Amino acid sequence: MSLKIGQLAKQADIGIETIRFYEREGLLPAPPRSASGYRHYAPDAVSRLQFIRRAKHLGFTLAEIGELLQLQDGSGSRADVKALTKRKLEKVEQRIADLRRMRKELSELSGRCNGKGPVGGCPIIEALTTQGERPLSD
Amino acid sequence: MSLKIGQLAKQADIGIETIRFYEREGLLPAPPRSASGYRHYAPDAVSRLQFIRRAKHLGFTLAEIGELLQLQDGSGSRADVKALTKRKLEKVEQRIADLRRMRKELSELSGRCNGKGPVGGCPIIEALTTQGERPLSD
DNA sequence: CTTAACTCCGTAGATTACTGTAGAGTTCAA
DNA sequence: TTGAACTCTACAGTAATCTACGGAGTTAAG
Repeated sequence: MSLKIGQLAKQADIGIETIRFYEREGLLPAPPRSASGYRHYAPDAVSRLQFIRRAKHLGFTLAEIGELLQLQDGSGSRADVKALTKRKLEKVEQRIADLRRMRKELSELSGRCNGKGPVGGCPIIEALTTQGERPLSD
Repeated sequence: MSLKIGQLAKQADIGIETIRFYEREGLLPAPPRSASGYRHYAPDAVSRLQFIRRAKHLGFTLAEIGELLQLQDGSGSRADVKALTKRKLEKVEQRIADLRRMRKELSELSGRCNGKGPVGGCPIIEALTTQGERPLSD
């Protein structure tokens, strides 16, 4: 029992083009082909696509997912997987910190502007125009 | 007193190519040219570039910065500026929420794996492979 | 005057993750 | 057998934000 690409796409709830794209990117092994060139997938290709989806949902990039899959495909240890996960966790935390800084500044600016009157003198615009001679780099 | 593009780039600490790019994108007004076609900037172009930098630092996209600059350039009210800021704040908060979910899941996974042994049976891989028959969409 | 440094333009490439198109061949059910 | 639906490849396009390159003209210092 094998799946043609359209059936796989339906079962994994993902576009056909995306499947071929993942194959080109090395995330999905190239499946055997019929005489006429049609791809024929084993049913477990569905799990692999779901793996990709779940990893994406956790914030992994396709490149990182590729690494995870490679590890899974034999070349890795559990420590490798854990290390990759921790590195991703750190990136996520960094990103959260950045966004928190933005949130703080945005909400301060927002609070400082009463929303009435012309743009001239608007504290938000003022702040962006003149303020913040940055001590550190961007 | 006017600046050539290289001087402006230096003063604003930004690449020459980026300045031309911003001009193409409509973020910087096209400056007057010398007879030979060189751009000549008024000194306040520096502030404008800094405005862009600060707004980027707050998380505004170039498109949004374009809107802010248009408002500043006359067409807007303070309410418009505040509305834009609040919308951005909401987007930032949404993004933080997403990242927090990722962080939670990643740290749970990370904690569940002791980092010893082969990939087979690794709780992280297991979770990605089999778990989480998602009730909601991605 | 020479020459290094600067500037011009238009276009292409990098990144990430797809999405779509054209044109041709294949499969399957009626 | 016909025709709809499916699949193939290769390539172009999208969004966002730059960054680089080639080839030619310009400016400024010595």
